[in-house]
Amino acid sequence: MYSSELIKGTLKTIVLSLLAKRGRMYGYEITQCVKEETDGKIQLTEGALYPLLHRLEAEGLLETEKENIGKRVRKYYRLTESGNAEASSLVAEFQAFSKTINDLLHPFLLKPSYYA
Amino acid sequence: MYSSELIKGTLKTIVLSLLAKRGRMYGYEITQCVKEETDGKIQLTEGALYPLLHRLEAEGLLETEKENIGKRVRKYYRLTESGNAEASSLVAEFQAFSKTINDLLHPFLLKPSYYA
DNA sequence: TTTGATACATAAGAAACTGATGTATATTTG
DNA sequence: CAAATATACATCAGTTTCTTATGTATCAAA
Repeated sequence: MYSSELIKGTLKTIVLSLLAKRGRMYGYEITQCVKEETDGKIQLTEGALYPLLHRLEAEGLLETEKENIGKRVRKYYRLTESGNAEASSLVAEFQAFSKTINDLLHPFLLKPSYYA
Repeated sequence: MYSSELIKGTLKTIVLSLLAKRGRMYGYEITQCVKEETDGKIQLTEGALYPLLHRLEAEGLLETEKENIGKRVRKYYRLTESGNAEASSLVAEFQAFSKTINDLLHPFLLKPSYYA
């Protein structure tokens, strides 16, 4: 499990890029998907995720549609056009940032072969 | 310039690893060094840095010594033993995290050759 | 039927940063 | 030489965002 500080810094990037990848997801599904795909190393809490989804919707980056599942209502989110642009932008930023940090920490770095 | 959220998430990592690399630095020097080495893409603010240095010292990760430069007092920081361990640990965590995120965002990723 | 999973939401408190302000010395520049 | 800029520390009100807990409700499984 990674520190919450690291996760905080990329929470928006994770959520938006996941939606870009999968098209349409609901909140609970996002938490489960991230947990599974990272082998439990990243676990989003609902208290952090739901308010974020609401903020992103308010900012016009996400759209929602409700769907009835039995007697329950499930809320699906998908990217708007600007949400899609933002997702790409955040992913590119993370990659550049990651490289910058690695350069900065250079003497600490393990050999590139490690990442192969 | 990277988003403050990304920087926040790695601020401690940056500061501790820089001290591990250079042995001994004072606050202002850290801001300038990070700015130069990242071509201005990461600019630490003093309002974020000084309180962090104080916290890290209080946690026993850093030690200080004051030095008189003319009539001014300069405060040098260096890692304690546990600070050194923490630096290594945070760098390793960042690298693993970075890989995890890249895997998660996979369809967005540029080819590994990009990073060579 | 009770436990755990699914699925949403909110809110008090905590943590950390932003941006401003303050103090003071040193250097550079017009 | 006066003013502006750089060096160098520090603090703080306000903001943002997360943590942790709580709340509601349905559904499946034991």
